[in-house]
Amino acid sequence: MANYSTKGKRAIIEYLKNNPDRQMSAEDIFASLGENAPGQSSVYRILSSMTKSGEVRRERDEGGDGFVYQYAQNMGCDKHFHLKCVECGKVVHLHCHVSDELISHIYAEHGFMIDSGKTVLYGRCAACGGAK
Amino acid sequence: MANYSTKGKRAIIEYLKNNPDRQMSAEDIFASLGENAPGQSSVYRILSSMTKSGEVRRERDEGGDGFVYQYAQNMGCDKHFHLKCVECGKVVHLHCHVSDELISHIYAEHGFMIDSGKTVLYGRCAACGGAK
DNA sequence: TTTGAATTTGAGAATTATTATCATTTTGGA
DNA sequence: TCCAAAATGATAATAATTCTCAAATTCAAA
Repeated sequence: MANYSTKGKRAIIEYLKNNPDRQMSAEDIFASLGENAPGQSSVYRILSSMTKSGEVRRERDEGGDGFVYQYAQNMGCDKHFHLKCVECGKVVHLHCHVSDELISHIYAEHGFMIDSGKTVLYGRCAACGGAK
Repeated sequence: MANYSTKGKRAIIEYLKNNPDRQMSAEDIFASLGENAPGQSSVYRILSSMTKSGEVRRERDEGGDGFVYQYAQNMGCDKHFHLKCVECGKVVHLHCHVSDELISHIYAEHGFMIDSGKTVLYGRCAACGGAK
């Protein structure tokens, strides 16, 4: 039940921390860590327990075929939307008053309490030809 | 290459049309059609071709473990957000000027061109205790 | 309405991402 | 160092989806 510090966990956490604007699949992480990667089953197990503890976020990737992960500890990711570029995968943590206004409006006028943490806005970033 | 009209296709389309405010998995559809359902592999094949043609929309279901489908022909679903209740699954086609404002704002200030058709706002509907 | 070529179907095999199992190894406190 | 709890890794199991291909269906033309 405790949470032993192991080479595998440290490698995964460090890798996720170093890539805050990307969401990666378990396979991506396994491949990227190369020599330092724990076995595949450990990667899945570690990511799963970190997701439960809140240290990382896991979500379905629209367009991919599985889950993707990103570091989330103390980043307030449940409180803001994320923008994700469908082209390059770049993720932006959207701190934006206009989003907050939309959430309020939807609550008042459309009868939904939006859960920012479960919502991702997909689109194209400027570098990928989305915005001018 | 043509598109023959068959019992299975007609049954699936009719079922999706009759449930505009739900998104259903292939398994849901197969089970719900009962006697009239084509074989499982045909359900997947039919939904896949309808997705390609644009007659239905398919997306990953946050929280579920697969794809969900909804009827989309001539409904402009690529032009508006959808709200989905994580509790009961209800889907609302969000026609809302405040959303449009957010999209404009994100384009101008955050450098992303949002793709409404790929974006779903998750939350809880009033009936499920989301809004007052 | 019969014919036939193109298309679709259905049963089951194959694939892919993820989870479960369990013997072995590692961890960290006593 | 010793040891019990916990983590690992190899592999099996699961589940959703896709693929394969022979048999059945569709539909237009004769």
